[in-house]
This record gives sequence, structure tokens and C-alpha cells, in this order.
Amino acid sequence: MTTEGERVNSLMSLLKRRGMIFPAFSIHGGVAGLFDYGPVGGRLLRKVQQEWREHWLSKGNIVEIDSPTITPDSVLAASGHISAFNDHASECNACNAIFRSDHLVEEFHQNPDSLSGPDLDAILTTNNVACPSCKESDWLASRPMNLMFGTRIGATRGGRQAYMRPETAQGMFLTYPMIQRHFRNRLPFGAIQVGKGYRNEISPRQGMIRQREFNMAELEYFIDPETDASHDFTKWDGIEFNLIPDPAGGQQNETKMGISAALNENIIRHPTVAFFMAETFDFLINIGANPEKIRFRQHESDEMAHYATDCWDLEMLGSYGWIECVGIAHRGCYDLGAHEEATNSKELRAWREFAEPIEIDKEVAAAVGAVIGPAFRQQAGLVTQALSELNDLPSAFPFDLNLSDGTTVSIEENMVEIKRVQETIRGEWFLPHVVEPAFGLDRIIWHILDHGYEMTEKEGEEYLILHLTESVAPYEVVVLPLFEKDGMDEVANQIQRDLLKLNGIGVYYDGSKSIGRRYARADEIGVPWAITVDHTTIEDGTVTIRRRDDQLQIRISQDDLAQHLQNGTLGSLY
RNA sequence: GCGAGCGUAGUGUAGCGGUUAUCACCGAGCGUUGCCAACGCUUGAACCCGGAUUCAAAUUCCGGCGCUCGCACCA
Repeated sequence: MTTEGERVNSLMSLLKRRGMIFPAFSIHGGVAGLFDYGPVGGRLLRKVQQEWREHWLSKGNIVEIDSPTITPDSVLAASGHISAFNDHASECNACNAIFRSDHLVEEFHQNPDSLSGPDLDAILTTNNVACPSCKESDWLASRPMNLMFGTRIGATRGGRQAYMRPETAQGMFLTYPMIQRHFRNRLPFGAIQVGKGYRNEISPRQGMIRQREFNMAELEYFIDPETDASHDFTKWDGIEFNLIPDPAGGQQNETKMGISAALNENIIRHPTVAFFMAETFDFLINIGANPEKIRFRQHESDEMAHYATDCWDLEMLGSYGWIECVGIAHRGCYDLGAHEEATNSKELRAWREFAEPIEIDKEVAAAVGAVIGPAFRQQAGLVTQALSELNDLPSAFPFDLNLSDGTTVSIEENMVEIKRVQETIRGEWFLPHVVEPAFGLDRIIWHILDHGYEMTEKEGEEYLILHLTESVAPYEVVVLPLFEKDGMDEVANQIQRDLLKLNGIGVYYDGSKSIGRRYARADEIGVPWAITVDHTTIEDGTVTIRRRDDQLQIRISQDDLAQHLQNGTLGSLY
């Protein structure tokens, strides 16, 4: 019986020993929260990223973009990250406990998030706020703790403040105009980005679960909130999802439920959110996650960002317990709206054509600038505005006009020109809503390694196997000469060269040490197929194929091997 | 950030004032072997970093860095 802790250590040793994933910069002492993907892990990461890309790009209305990681501060100020990631911490002088300062002063201030350090300290002192831990009221000066890595753009003095992006999402929001143009302005559409994100964590823990630089993959899906968002869920008929709904919705506990049932009962509040939950589930199953170890947990109302209307975490069960690996959030129009407000850009909106165009045919009193100007001087602008907002035209002159500054002026006949305005309003500009599935790839990779990790025994010896699916296995196949003599090594080398010509197939050669040992090494990095070249190969060209998961071997010709490998149908031969 | 424990070959470890730093797996080479970590021979590889105490430090002390756990923070 191994404990979870032993299992984690055993897996981490394996990952390091076999060049998968290991702490970075270790010969310089190491840096917490930074990891290398090695010669084997690099392939794993790339394949997971590629599976993820294909999963979404194959929907047809989703494109991939790639944005800079260095981001000027104004972008992150608009998105809310600078205030959200610039919290202050206060330390209790009596017991050394640390708390977020804004949380401590919550009941004494409306918007503590906006306060400066000295303001926070003043509130702590004047209100004698007690330490939640030891009840004393003896606070050290608060310190800012910025979770973003800062940098400056420009090599000389001065320059512009910038940060390493804490998420990739801003790239999709800021390139929205180009994405919209690409799709000929037709919602819904989405954009994905795979790349690094950075958070200067106070104390990274739990191996590669919380890192300072990490691989993210995010999708922003833009929809018209007034268009019917229903999806076809028949694909998931019969699949039960593990759901933990927000207790505020009435449902208390974890339940198993079909995706459309959850939607019909309004547990999932939006069809597009439900759709992406189900698609995300499919993606994880495709790369080998265990469906029993996946659940969705709905954010409680007070946990949710204020602009979000529904938010679900996908959690995966592994040696660290249930860990959030994907967040699927309905973000409303918050992000596009925030950038619009910060920049006054008119490009972040979508056009919605009305079913029936609105015909306008009315008479208006247009201001005659040449008269209004000299007559009202500073107030001329207000007068012009008030005239344009006039709904009922005056029946006679002069008439009184109320201005927005509270004063009333008298309008003479020569000050206005009665005009007939005819126009057709065919639609309106609006801020699209966004559904955002955000994936932490390193966490997902950890969990598929964890789910696939088998510690077993073979003839009394510990035997380790990584059961990775072919879609993400770092190498699809290894070629092994039974012995490196009698021409078997030349044939094996030739087979490796031939198989490497196949698209997307990773092949390595191993001729070192006994055949059993080489099978064992391949099992440890999750190679699903081992090709062995033996004496029969020299005679008739056939090779044996060993399946990792049950170690069964069959013999086929080299041509068939190439065919089946390329088509991914080797399993059908068994 | 605080507190506790820990840091020895690629991995897992023994040693806890004086050893040529233990053992196993591991890796490389050669030989043998007709398919699942075989065997034999040869060989490779470590005391986290810096300072102090001492005739002598992997071992004791101090500082740093890192790891694990708890608290806090974070998702």
C-alpha cells in the first residue's frame, strides 16, 4: 500500500529520471515555481497543445492568434489586473500572521480595494482592527504584494511600465477587431491562444500545480446575448457529468447529471457555457484523463467576479486531491467594455441587424449656428443640444427651452430651421458577450500523468508504466533490435528512418542493454508500441509489435506496420 | 511571509566530528544470451551555496537558496 505522498514522489522521480519534467535551474540552486520540460516532456507538452488546438479549430468558427507576453500597464489597468493583483498585506506584530489588508478593513470602508497603503494602515489603527488569528491589534505597516512580474519597455532611462501577462486572454480581446473582420462580422466566433502566463506567486507549492511561469490555453468565444444560444447536446446523451452546483441554486451536493438536464433545470445557466463544459470534458477524455476523476464545480455567487453570470471550475482528482484545471466562465461584456471605456475605441462592438428596420420620419428644429452662437455665447452648445433632443416641436415662437444646466432660454423663430429628417436604422452596435474556457495545461498534464501512472510488480520487482494515450504519448513507437548483430541493428535503423517519414509519428531507437530492460524503459515514458527486429525479420521482413498496456505481441509486415501506424489502427490487429 | 522538518551520484538512500563517503537501482562500453529491468567484466557519477568553530566538518553553529508540511496567500 503506497500513500499518496509516496506516489507523488515516485512519479516525480520518474519524470525527472526520464527527462520529462523537472525543477528548472537546479544547478544554480533552483527557483521555486519554475520547471523544465525535458527531451521527453517537451514532446508531451507539444502534443497536448496540439490536441487542444485541433479540438477547437475543428469547430470551424474558431481561429488561433498569438500575442506578446510583455504587456503595457494600461492594458492591465483596463482589464482590472493591476488593482486585482496589487493587493496590500498586513502582518500582525504579535503573531506574525499575514492577511490581505483590504479584507481586514472591509467593514470600515466601502471600497477597500481602492485604498493606498497608508490609508489602509490608518483604518487598521483608528478602528483597532483585531487580528483574526490572535485577537491582538498590533499591525506592521502594510506592504504591496504585486503578483505580476513587472518590467520596463525601453532599454534606457524612462520607458514605459509593463508586466508579463498574467493570462493570455487580453490578447483575444485586443485583437477582437481583426478577428471580427476575419469572420465577416458574423457572430458567434472564437479565438484561441496557447502560451505562457506569469504570476509571481508568494509561495508556489504542490509541485507543478502552482507555478510562476506556466502554460495556458484560453478560448474566448464571442456571442450575441440576444440571439438564441441553443446547442445540439445529443452527442452527450447518456453521459453523466459530476456536478457540484452553487448551493444558492438549491442543489446542495455533488450530483451526476446529463448536460442537457443540468441546463433544463437551470443548474447550468447558459447553453453556451454548457456546450463548452461538455466539449472540455471530451477534450480531456481524448488525451487520456479518467472521466471518474473529473468534476465541475460551480462558483458560488460571492466567489464569482462581479461581472460573471455563471462560472464553473473543472477539477481533476489526483495525488493532491481535487485541483482546478479549467475555468469556464460567462464573462458578460466586461472585458470588451473595459477596454472600450479605457480607450474610447469604437472597434470592440458587433453589429446587430434589426429584424425590421426602424424607419424615422420626423420634423426637427435644427439650430442655426450663425444666430445661436452670437445670441447665447457659452451656452450655445447646450442650446444646440437641447434643441436636438426636443421631441415635440413648438407650435409657436418664441418658446422656452430648458437647458441641461437648469436654466431656461427663449428661442426665436430665426434661431431654428424646421427640417424633415428621414432615415432608416437597420441595426445597432453592441458589446458581444464572452464565454471563456481557460485551461492550465501544466495542471492537466500533471493529471494525465497521474491518472496514467501505474505502480505494479513484475517478478517481485517494482515495475512502472505510464499509460498515456497515443494522442499525447511523447513517442508513438520505439524500434528495438533484439541484438545489435547479424544485421538486426541495420534493419532496425532503417525501420526507424522509414517510420520517421510518416506524418506526426515520433520514433526512437534503443539498442542498449537487454530487450526486457528496453521494454521497461519504454513503458516508463508511456510509449504505446514497441517494434522488435529479430532473426525472422532478417528472413521475411516481418517485425513483432508489443502493446504497452498488456505486453501482447503480434507479428506483421513492415508495410502493414507503416499503414496502421499512420492511421492509428494498430490496436485493431489485436 | 511565519513556524517545523529536510537537502549526500541520474534516482532512492547509508553515514551524523577523523572512512578511499555505503548500498541498490541507473547510465556507458565489451562479452554471453532466440523477446520482457538476465548474467559476467570494465567503467561513469554525489556531500545545495557561503561563512564560522575545530588539528580535522557531509556530520556542529550562523546566513542564504531550495524542497515538504502547517498557517497565511493564491486558483
